[in-house]
Amino acid sequence: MPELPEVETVRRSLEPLLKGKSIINVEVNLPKLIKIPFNNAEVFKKNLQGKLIDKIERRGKYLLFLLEDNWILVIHLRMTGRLLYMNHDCPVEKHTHLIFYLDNQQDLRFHDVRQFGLIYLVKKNDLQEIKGLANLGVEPLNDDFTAGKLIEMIGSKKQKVKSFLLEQKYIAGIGNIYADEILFQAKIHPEEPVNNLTEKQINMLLKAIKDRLTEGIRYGGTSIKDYVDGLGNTGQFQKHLYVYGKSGEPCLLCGTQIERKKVGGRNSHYCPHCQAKKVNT
DNA sequence: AATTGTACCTGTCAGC
DNA sequence: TGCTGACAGGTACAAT
Repeated sequence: MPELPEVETVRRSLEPLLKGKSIINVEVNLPKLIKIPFNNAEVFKKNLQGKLIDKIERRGKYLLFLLEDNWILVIHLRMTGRLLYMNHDCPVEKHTHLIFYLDNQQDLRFHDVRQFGLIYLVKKNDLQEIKGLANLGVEPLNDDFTAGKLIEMIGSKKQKVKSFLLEQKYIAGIGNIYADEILFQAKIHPEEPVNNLTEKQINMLLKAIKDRLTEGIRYGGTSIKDYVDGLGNTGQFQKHLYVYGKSGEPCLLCGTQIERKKVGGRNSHYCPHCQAKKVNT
């Protein structure tokens, strides 16, 4: 579910509410979600008790809660994870797997229907133990993500551009929805081999990555099924999608029917006219 | 090294 | 009305 814009929206919604608050206790209903300390709810709880929350950061699709004493709580929402800030008296919904009790009568609750979420509690010096986080590639909205950097990353790789965009070790934070929207804006077919892109196409791709992710954040993320921010509010970017989930509908630019096809195991939505495959030259 | 398949879960929806 | 199977915003790991 949540890709970079959704995770960033959650971060922005939670940070002002959590900054300066302390975690007085933790309820763990599904210990297997805790990857570090592995499946160990007791150690997890003990190390969180009484810790002040200094700051919330985001890296790719990971949220990092910087705590007192160099502890960092790292959460990945995967497909259906939600982090919700609410009054301690609110009824606990089904699929609520962790509850962080705060010192202001409020809770931060981790809710996850599919139980794919990943939770880690590490000291700052041990952050690299979280492999998925340590291996993340460039942060796409940072200024150091340039056309030169993108060309360098592509190198002689000949995988499909859609698959390339989804690899977190190259660019951190793009998922299936934004990958399709990015390729539509860049007018590139999802199956185009990435090393076959012209310099002009790479520049279009770079701009599309930055544009679509920025717009996604501006509209508070894409709420199709499950996604909500830290206050339970839906995003609005689903109203601004051009291709994702629109197979059979006319392209908003040319009227051609949007197609859907599996690319690298993931459904991909694209306009066969606007995103025509290059002819071999 | 690069790529593909499978596993992890529950809920929803289309088709019968 | 069920029932069944396919599918879902992601990634870790195994197999090739």
